Amino acid sequence: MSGFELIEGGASPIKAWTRGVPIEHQAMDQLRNVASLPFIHSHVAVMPDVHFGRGATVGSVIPTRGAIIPAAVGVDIGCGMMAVQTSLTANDLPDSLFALRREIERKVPVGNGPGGDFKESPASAVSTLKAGLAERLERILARHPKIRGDKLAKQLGTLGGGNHFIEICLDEADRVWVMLHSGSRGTGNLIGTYFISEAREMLMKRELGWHMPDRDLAFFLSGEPMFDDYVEAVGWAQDYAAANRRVMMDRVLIAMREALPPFQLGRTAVNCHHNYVEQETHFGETVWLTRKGAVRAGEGDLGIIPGSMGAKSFIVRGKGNADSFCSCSHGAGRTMSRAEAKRRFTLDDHVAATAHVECRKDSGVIDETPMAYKDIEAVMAAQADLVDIVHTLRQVVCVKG
DNA sequence: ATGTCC
Repeated sequence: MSGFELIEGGASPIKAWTRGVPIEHQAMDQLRNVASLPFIHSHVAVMPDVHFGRGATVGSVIPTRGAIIPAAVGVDIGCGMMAVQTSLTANDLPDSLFALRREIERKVPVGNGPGGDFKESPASAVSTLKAGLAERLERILARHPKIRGDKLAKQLGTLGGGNHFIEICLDEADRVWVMLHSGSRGTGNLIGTYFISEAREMLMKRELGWHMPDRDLAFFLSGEPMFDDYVEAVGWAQDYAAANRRVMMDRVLIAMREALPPFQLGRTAVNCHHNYVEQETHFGETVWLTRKGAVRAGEGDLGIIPGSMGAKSFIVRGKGNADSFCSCSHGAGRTMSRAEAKRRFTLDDHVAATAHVECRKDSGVIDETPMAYKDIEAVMAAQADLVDIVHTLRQVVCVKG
């Protein structure tokens, strides 16, 4: 059952695609706070994977007129997904996928800390930086020296940690896909952290004629120098994140060419953000649209909705639903905090839930176990009016940081 | 999410 539920009462309404999926009361309070801001354009849209998040609710779409909320975008600026189809099928994969997983881990640094960075940047990263990314960051750093750019080159093409992953998947016709999830790494994090803190300092000096419900919703206003600087920096981090995914995909494909029979890339390749802000036109007005854990689903747009480590993932095509600001969910959505998942589930539970996947099965990934996430089928059913399913993928290898 | 902690 899809379609939105209308929640009224704030300055702006909330339209929530949450039929048949739980919505935490903590997340609801957060959404009401966002909807009370005077610069919301039309309404706030809520995706079925909604859950409480730092700054703003994960799974929300926030249109702002003449203002931008850096904490709504968050620190994982440009985080998103990339997927490519290959000409390989399940029959081309070896019985044991362990060696393939190890080969990918050799080609792509994973995890946080020094081991998660390249010792030496690969050629694809160097040429990507030379094509303009490095120079653009220098211009930003010249005005904002508190942001450090020294991780730039050694992290372009690296995975990171948390819920970031690389997967080898099979679609409904047993065709092999590569899918990965990552963002703008340390540099994007520094940019986000810096501007969030600047917005907070400015908030303390503002004289508002209205009630600010949450200091995490501190904003820049169009016309302020910081507004323009944030737009430039967040745009840079989003481009860096997309480039990070492309360089990483190149590296994964190199690993696959070493471990598997020769193959070609299929027609379908998708690279989409699900944590970002950009200008878009909705209901006749050009506004700033923040998708926090949401994917653009304009008519014909391809997107990626991954399930958890053991669940299905989906390549989707947007229907251009205006009330959702042409958006869809970015995944299944957590049902519990990482801490709660670690309390609730044992390593045996996790091993049983991921029996069909070549992946890490140690206590360090219990917070990412499938049971800590919503049922992806229910999440897809709740957004049937936002996207069509083009491909259904099941993972056979999952690499995590 | 993150050179994750002042």
